[in-house]
Amino acid sequence: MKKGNRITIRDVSLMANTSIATASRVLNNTGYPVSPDMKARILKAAKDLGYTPNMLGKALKTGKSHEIGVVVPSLLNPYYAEAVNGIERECNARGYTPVFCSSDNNPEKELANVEFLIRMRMDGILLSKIEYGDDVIQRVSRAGISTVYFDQPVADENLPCITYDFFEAGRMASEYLTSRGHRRIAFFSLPFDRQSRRSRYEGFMAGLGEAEGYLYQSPAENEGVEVLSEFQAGERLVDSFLKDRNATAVVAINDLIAIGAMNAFSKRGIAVPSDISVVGLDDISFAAMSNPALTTVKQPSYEMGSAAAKVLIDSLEGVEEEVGTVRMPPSLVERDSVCDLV
Amino acid sequence: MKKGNRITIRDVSLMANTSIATASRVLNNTGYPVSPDMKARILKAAKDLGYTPNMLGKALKTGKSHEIGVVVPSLLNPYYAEAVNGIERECNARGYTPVFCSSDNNPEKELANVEFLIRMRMDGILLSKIEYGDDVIQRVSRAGISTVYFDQPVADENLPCITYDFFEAGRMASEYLTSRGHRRIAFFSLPFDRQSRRSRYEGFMAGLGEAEGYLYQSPAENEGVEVLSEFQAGERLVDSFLKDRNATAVVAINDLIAIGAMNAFSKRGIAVPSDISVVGLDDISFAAMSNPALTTVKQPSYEMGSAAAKVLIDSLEGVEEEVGTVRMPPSLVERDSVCDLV
DNA sequence: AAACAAATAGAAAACGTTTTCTATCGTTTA
DNA sequence: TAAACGATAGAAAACGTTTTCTATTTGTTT
Repeated sequence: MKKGNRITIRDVSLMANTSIATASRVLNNTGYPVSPDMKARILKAAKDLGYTPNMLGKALKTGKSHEIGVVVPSLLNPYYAEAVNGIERECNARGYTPVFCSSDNNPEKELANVEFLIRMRMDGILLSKIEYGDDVIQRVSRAGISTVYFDQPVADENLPCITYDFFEAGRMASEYLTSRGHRRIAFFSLPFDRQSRRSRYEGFMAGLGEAEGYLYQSPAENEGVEVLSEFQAGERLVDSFLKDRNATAVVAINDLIAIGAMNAFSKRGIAVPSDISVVGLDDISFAAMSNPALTTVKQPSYEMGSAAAKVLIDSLEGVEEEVGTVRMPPSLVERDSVCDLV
Repeated sequence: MKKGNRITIRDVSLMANTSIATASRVLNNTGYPVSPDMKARILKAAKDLGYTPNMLGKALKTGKSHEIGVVVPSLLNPYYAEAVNGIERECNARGYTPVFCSSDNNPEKELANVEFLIRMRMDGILLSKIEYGDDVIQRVSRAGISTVYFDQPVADENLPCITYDFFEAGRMASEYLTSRGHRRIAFFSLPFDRQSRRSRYEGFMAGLGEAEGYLYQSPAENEGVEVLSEFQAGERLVDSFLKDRNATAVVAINDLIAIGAMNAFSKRGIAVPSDISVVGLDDISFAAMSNPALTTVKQPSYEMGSAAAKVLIDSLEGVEEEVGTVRMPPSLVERDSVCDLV
């Protein structure tokens, strides 16, 4: 009830009739020798008083906060939500606490988030960069704070970065469709302002073989409820697509767009997959829940998140392994949104 | 590059050739009078050195960390993701940083999270309790830390709590269906281990009027990827439902279940809404993205989150208003998953 | 029996801040 | 012209920890 009159280690030492030093030693059970009697007294006092150590004091003294700052473009987007989940799991397992910030797909906010995390003296930072620019990278490097990048690749391949083989993912999508007999395939995209998107498109083109590829690209995203706006982008892309309609299948740059497109097709009386096939990219959990269930190229963001956290914590604990950029391989998940072209 | 040799306010004062005290005063621009010349020198020194204040020292001294701990059952569930988004927005706008923890629908983990947040000396806690028990409540009250509950109601109506009128939401759903001519309505539920679920069901029953209600309840949830498991619960409920099939419409206890059910119906050749109508509860953003788009009772969790954060911060800043439990009203969102029964 | 090592304990310095005292000025005020 | 005041500045005491020194014992080895 009463606020602020917290119990400190001093109170514990007083009650146990000993010094602060000894109390600290017992409470942190460092190996330092202390008589069993004294030990018992201190433990009892701590329990009786309901002592809770003040992590601020501890962190200030030791220089380790055991907190890890995490910046993602959005907490609403299931793709990042799953990555965040992986990060949280790994951090908790290793005794660290993640502090999540979302940059709202906004480079300035991203930088502000990073500044904040530095001020808070996070032990390390997990950063899902939006753009290819180097300002944020320079900032963290100047601050000398351990940082692991994830999701988007960074220019310097020596920086620790857990990302995907986006090119290969795009390639798998179009190759899969050609292997099912499709010869004219559309690509539904957002603007190419991210490396991942460019790579996916390049991969898509590479996987076409002798098939024809058509690019449909939505204009710059409006800020706002991101998930919905991507979904709606998928719907709008369907409209431009239907003007010419010179493809039998579409690959969408992510699952949200794919699901939006499927719904728009269905609303306009075009059946998926019998009239048109759709392949997504990502395999967010909602891909399995769409109607029809979405065939997609899996890039498991949960695993990416936990891998990034693992690399960072390893480096914090001195297990330094000089990872550099690692690209996780994609895999194809067949569901019900593609049909064979005979 | 080099680690750990951080610039402190002491370095700034040394370079500006003044005392720490004065440096602190101008850096925090408190009103304290200081000569313009000196001020300029200090500011310049800070900039030249790239000084970044250590929030740990500051927090330790002032007793305010400006951090708010947040506990939710899951960060993956869009319902909570949206609430978290509202919390983050409000906190940022007011100069606070939220620290998110997920309890994984596990009471022990929930308590552990709370213990952790207390140790970290959060200024306040935002808590979305899972169960009706009082242990966590006692813990925070003993620690004397300002806490605002949200989502699930708490027993003591005097505690600040931002929740919904779950009963009314359930009532609106069934009343809406009866108003469209439905006379036999099923309720697809998860176990009644949360107040919100019980209330929704009670409201559902109350809104039936002279219509008939049928309860289908899924067994205890398995832990795991929560979102998927709820979706699958929706699918399984469809199977038990189809054994008797004595209703023309179903109300689902949440949108995830509703979407799972719609997909399962559709897979089994039963068309929504022409063969069966479905109404959800929550209005998560995916409700607008289902196929067909889900008619549902909106309980905007984004607003709930930001309201809870607002109440907490107000109380931290001494604007205390003695809120107690506030129940936000639901509203009906008509989309395409219900059809009139003539 | 002397010497040394280990066990046990506390005092005090440090971590990076903020803030309360003092202290020194010029300038007013009476 | 003395007293009082506002402006300006710094020393030093906190905040709650951990950890390095010392300082005692006690036990063990020669």
